[in-house]
Amino acid sequence: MTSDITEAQFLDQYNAKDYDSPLMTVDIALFTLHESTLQVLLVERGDHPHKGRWALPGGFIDLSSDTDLHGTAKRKLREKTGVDVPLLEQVATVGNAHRDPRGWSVTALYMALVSHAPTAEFIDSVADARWWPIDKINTLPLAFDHAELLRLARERLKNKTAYTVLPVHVLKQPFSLTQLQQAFELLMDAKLEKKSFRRRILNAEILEEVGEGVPEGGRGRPTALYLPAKHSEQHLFTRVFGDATTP
Amino acid sequence: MTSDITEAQFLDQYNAKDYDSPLMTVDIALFTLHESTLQVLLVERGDHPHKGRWALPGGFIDLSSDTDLHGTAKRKLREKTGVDVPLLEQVATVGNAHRDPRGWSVTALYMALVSHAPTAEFIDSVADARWWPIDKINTLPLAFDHAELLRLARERLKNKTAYTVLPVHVLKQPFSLTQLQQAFELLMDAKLEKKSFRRRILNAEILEEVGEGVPEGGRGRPTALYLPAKHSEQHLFTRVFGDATTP
DNA sequence: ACATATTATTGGCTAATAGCCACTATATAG
DNA sequence: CTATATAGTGGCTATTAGCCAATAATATGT
Repeated sequence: MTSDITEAQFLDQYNAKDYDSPLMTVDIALFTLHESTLQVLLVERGDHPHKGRWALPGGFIDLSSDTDLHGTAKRKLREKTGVDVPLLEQVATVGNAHRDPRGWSVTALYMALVSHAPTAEFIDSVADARWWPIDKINTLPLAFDHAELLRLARERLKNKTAYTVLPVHVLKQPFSLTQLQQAFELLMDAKLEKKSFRRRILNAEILEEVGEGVPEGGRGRPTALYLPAKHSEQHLFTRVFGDATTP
Repeated sequence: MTSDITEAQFLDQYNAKDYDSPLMTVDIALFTLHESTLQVLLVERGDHPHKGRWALPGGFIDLSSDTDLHGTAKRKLREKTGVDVPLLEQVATVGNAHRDPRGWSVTALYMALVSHAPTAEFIDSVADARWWPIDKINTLPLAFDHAELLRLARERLKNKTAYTVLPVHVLKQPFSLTQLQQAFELLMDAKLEKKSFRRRILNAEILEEVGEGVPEGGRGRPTALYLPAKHSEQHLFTRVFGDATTP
């Protein structure tokens, strides 16, 4: 009976190890844009289980150093890429008895976006990590249920792009509206109408013009360059592009 | 070194208990509508820690009987309410070192909707569980970080109501458009315009008319009654009501 | 210097849909 | 029969996405 002791006494005699508990991990789908393709960072597993397969970066919580789950995700990402990513968002949490051969396992899936340049050199120097174009993934042997996790992250990415300015995070700053539109199109996997796109973005007043730059391909009219305004992050469009919603 | 053994050998010698792992729980915010107020089901804790405080229903995963996280949430809810809820959706996962005095703890938060009637008798017979109007919660001593969890669930409920037909789940079937609008208004915590509301819902063709019923209050013109069509669940509006978005 | 190709930006129209609010329809209470 | 209450509609304006053609500003080739 615990009913007639104080909370202090209860906590004193409590030992988490007395109870069965699932494995708890964090996985991150880190996306970027490179050479006009959406890419995701994968790591080749060096240990069992699923040794040799490609996996999303992630791993176990360090109970002594991590203060929260978000911090665990940030740490894992920093260990793999050397950068603090600007956007790190929780996508879903998947847990069941069969996803990991070691036993009942739960993973909190995060999604992050980063522009290609800052991480490229670092990642290239790490033998076991590399960017993969998203549409080549289905040919890879992925570890655990990471194909499904990736699908979930991809879907969230697509949906959220339809009503936010998420794609600014995969661009080098500053950027042109043409580049931003291309980013939107790649993240949403849909073609957007030029005028509609520009009208929407400019009317929202979430970008700040910061000068002129050379157009795509080097020739043609010079282009205005923009940076996201401070409040751009929390801007939500009340109407969605195309019909780019996924049930 | 694990590098020169097979996966089978690795799994053979692996024991989850050799590693520190956080507490892993599931919590559910179960909402309903009753007497024109949004209500949430809370349970009075009978054990340490936070004995005597009100908490969201939930608890630990049963590694031997639960097959997945969603199943754990369903089981916990069934144990508390005796019903299988039609809508059970993951909201977020919160994990940190301080939310539970027993140690590093992670909880997967779910949200569920149910019409008041079917659970009322059952819940009333369970001494430690009751419905609380959502706007009276801030006067209660909630356990752990459940005030924050409830805020997260409430926010998701509000946001999702803006572009789905979620509120059909808190109504007794069949229902009138007036009742549906009231449900929308309570879940979104905003006033909606009658004509806009009706036009939107009817044009979407997600309801099926099933007859006539008495109007609200008993007097006045009789009202058409509706049931949600099979595909109503996955209908997404590409435009949002009001400006009912939360940053 | 000029014609041509190339990219950026704008103009102007149509269609869909939310906000507004007054009006009509059909019942109950007395 | 009249007043009142609730349900449902008509008809207008404003906003914004889709469409696509026109204009602007630059680089390159001759």
